[in-house]
Amino acid sequence: MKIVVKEVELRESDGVSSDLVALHAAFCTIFSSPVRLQIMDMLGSGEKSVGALAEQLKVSMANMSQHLRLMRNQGAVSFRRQGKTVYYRVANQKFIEGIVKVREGLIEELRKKGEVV
Amino acid sequence: MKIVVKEVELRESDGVSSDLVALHAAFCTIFSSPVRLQIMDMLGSGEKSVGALAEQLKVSMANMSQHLRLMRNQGAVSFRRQGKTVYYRVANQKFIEGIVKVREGLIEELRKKGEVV
DNA sequence: TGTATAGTTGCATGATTCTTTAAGTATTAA
DNA sequence: TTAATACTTAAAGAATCATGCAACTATACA
Repeated sequence: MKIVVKEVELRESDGVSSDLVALHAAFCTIFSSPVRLQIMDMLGSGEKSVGALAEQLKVSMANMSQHLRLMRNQGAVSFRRQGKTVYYRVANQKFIEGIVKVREGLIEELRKKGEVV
Repeated sequence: MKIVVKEVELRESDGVSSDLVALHAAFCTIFSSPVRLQIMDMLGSGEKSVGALAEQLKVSMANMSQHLRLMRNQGAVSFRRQGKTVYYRVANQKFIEGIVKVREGLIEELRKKGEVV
């Protein structure tokens, strides 16, 4: 059995755990875009349609769809279709908790440096 | 007062909070590299010298230094010099907690999909 | 069947990031 | 002051990522 994520190949036989780091890093590219970070924020409070996300974040539907595909591929979100509308949701609430923790740390550090946040 | 992070310019007057997202996203690029993720892991258990990090993670000293500079610039780590040796530490423990949360979520999801993790 | 709505995908191309190499700085000690 | 250790930095080419545009698919409904 073979899992391919980004250019990293994992084989069960060499213990996937050792490559969890590569998987985790690839996953975190999700968070390195303001749009995707805001998608996670929005989905944190419940599922949203592609159109609603695109409108709120002021990006084209096509662009939103590209971001969502990436997030889907990394397992950050899942979706369901209802009629013409596709609704996305976060795959695991811990992703949101992690994002929030990091943001809290960031705000603490900015305050220490005297920035208004 | 002006804070410049990546190409994003923040001015106190336009309310930094609204741009916290951009800052947060730029910060998260830290986590999108396996080497940097492992640096965070290693520093989670206490400060380490550049040489020790480079040796353990099997990268050149120069490359390690580049990674650390990035992390420094983003405020993820800080450092002190003692003699010839420079020791790095995480700037805020919440960064570690966030990383761990996300990893936990990831492991949960992989298990759900039947992957051995 | 035809049309509209909602979303996805492929492709080009411009921006960003990564890694290596070579040269530079800081500290210590002979 | 010279040499060695520990680290930093600059520059360049390769790899990766982002965005817009055009074309495509899926569903609903007239």
